[in-house]
Amino acid sequence: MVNVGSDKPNIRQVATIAGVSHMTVSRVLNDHPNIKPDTRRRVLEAIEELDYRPNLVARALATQRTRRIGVIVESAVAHGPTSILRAVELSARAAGYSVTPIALHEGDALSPQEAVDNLVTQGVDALCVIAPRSSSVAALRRIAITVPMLVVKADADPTFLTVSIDQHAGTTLVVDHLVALGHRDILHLSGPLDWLDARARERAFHTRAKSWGIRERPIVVGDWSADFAYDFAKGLTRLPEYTAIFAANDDMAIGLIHGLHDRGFEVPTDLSVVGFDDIPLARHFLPPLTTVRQDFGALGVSVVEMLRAAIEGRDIPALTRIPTELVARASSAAPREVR
Amino acid sequence: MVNVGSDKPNIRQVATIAGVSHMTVSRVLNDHPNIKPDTRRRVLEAIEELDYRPNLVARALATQRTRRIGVIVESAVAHGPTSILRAVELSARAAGYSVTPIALHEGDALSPQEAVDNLVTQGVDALCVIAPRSSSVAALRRIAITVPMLVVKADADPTFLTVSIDQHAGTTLVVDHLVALGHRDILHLSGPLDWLDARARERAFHTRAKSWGIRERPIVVGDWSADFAYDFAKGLTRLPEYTAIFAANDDMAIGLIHGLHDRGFEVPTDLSVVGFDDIPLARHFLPPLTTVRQDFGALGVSVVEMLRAAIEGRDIPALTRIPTELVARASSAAPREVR
DNA sequence: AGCGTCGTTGTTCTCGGTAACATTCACCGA
DNA sequence: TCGGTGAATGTTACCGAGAACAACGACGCT
Repeated sequence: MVNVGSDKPNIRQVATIAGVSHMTVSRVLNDHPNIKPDTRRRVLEAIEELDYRPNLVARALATQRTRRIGVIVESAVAHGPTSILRAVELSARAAGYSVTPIALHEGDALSPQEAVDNLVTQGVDALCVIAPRSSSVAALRRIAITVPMLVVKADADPTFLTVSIDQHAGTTLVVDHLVALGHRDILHLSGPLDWLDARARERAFHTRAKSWGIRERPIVVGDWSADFAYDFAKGLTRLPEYTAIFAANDDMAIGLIHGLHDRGFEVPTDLSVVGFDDIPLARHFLPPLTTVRQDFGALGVSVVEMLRAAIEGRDIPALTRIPTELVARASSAAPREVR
Repeated sequence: MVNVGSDKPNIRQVATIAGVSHMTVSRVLNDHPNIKPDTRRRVLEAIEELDYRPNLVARALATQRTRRIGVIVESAVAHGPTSILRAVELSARAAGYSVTPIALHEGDALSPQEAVDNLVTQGVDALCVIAPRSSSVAALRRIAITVPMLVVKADADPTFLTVSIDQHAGTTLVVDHLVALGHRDILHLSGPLDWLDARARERAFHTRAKSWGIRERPIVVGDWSADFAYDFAKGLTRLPEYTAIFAANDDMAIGLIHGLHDRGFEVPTDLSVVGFDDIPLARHFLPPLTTVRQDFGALGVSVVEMLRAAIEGRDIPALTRIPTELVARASSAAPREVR
C-alpha cells in the first residue's frame, strides 16, 4: 500500500521485491501447484506492498482470452432486453467476466454483421444476442464466426447455443386463464412477426386456442409500442365480438387499456386485457395488469453458464428453458355474458 | 476475403504480403503522414486480401489505451439510469470507444470502491458514474484514481468531471405549472434523500415554492418505487389539504395515482399528480401523466465528449447542463376550489 | 561536389503478462 | 555412489501491436 508517485507496478517489480523471478509471481497469481508456502507468502507480501494488480490487457494478449462477453441487444428500450442484459452482466461478473453491450437499431442503424464485427475485433471470448428478429438471426447464421455465440430466443436452434424463455408455456398460461374465466373469443395483439418472441407467442396462442376449440380469429400485428395499441383501441367504433385481448407485451396492453378507456370502454368490464413481461409498473396500472412474469435472473445465469462451458471447451449443458408464471390481476375478469 | 483455414492474420503477415515492414502497415492503419500512395495501396490490398483486423488487445497493450469506458450504474432498474447507459454506449461507439457497465446494488452488494477497482484493473481509459447517491460520491471522492472520472449528477463538483441534468430547471417548470393552474399547497414526494437527484429536486422544489410564497409543507420521502407511493396514498384517510403532489419520478407518480384511486380519490379531479422522467408509458396512464422530459441522448453525447477530452488531454469543455422540458398531460389540472 | 534536409521505410525495443523448456536440488532406490 | 524422479524455480521466447530511432535516398543549396 505504498507505491507513492511511481507508475503502476508490474509483475517484474513484484518479483524483484519478493526476490524471485517474475514467473514465480505469475504462478502464485494463477494458483499453480508446486510453490513453496514460504515463497508464496513472500510474493503475496510484495504484491501487497506495491498494491499490485495484474494487467489484464497484457494477460489477455498472452492467453488469447479477454474474459469479456459481447452482448448484442436489439432494442434496448424494452423492459425484457434491458433486464436480460442486466442479468447477464451480473452473473458474468460473478464468473470473472465482464460484458460489452452494443445496442442495435437505436438512432444509428447498425447491422448485426457490423455489431458482431465490432465485438469480435475487440476480442470478446463469446457473443450473446438478446431478443432478436428472425432477419437478424438469418444474418447471424451467415456470419462465419470463431467465438461461441449464444442467442436468447424462443426456439432452440442447431446453429447457435440457445437459452430461451418458455414463451409457449407462458402463452398457454394466458389462454388457459382467459378460458377459465369464460372467454371464448380472444384477440391476440402480437408484436412484429419478424421478432422471434412475437412469433413464438403468436404460434403458442393459436395452438392453445385451437386445442380449446376457440373461434379462429385473425390476429392484429402491433409493434410492441403502447402508442400503436392505443391507436388500435381508439379506432374501435363499437364493442368488438371478442371479449378479451392478449397483448404480446405489457406496453401494448397498457396502450390498449388507455385507448379503450378513451373510447368509452372499460377494462375488465367490457373487455379483459392481458399482457406479457410483468414490468414493475404492471401492478399499478388502472386496472392492475394481468401478465406473465419471466425469471430474467435465472436466464442470465444460464447464459453465462453455457457460454463459459463453450469458451472453456467443456460439455455444453442442454438447452435451458426459463419458466414463466402467470400473474392474475384486475385487468382480466369473466366476460359480460358469463356473469 | 480468402484466408481459409488458418488463424487470424497479424500485422506481419500483412506486411509480408504487401512487401513492406510491419511498421509501414501500422502507419497505414493509423493514418500516419508520409506514406507513398502506392505503398499505402499495396498495404490496403494486402489487408483486404487477408481480411485483416488489427488486434485491439495488442494495440491496447502497446498504447496503454484500451478505448474502453467503464460505466457504473446505480440501480439499473430505473428508467433514467438505463436510458443514460444506453445513450452513453451509443455515443461512445460513435467515437470508437466501447463501454463496460457494472450495476451496483443488484442482488450482490458491490461497493463503489469495488466497482472502480474492477474497472480500473480492466484498464478502462475513463470512468462514468451514473445517478449515484451522495454516500457513493463520498466513497468515490476518497478513491485515489489515475483515470478521468465523470459523474452524472445534479450538481457540479470540483472533484470530478460532471454532466448534469438540469434538475433545478425541471423542478421549477413543475412548480410553475402547478401554480399557474391555481395550486397553492403542493406536496413533494421525493426520492431517497441520499440520492443526489432526489436531493436536487427537493431543494429546487423548496426554493421555487418559497419564491411563490407557497405554504411550507414537510415533504414525504419515498424510495423511487411505485409500491411505496401506492402504500402512502392508500394510507390517506381523507382528502388532504394540499391539492397537488409532485413525485420525484414517474414510477412514484403512478403508484400514487393507483393508491389514490383505490382510496376513492380521482386524479386530477381530487388531486393533481406530476411525475419526473417521462417514461414511454407516461402518456398512456389513466390519466396520462404530466411529467418532465430529459434529453438523455444529449447527455450521452456530453459525457463522451468530456471524457474524450480528458483522456486525450485536451481542454475540458465546461460543465454541461442538459435541459428539461415539461410535458403537461391530464394528471394535472386546476384544483377544485379554483374551478 | 559536398552537405543538410526531409520524405519514406526499416530495425529494434517495449508494453506486461504467460507458455515452454531448462535448471537446480533433494531424495530415493539399486 | 550414481542415476532417476519430481518439486521448485529460472530463462527465454512469444502474444501483436506501437514508439523510438536508424537508415536510405532524392533533392536543393552553396
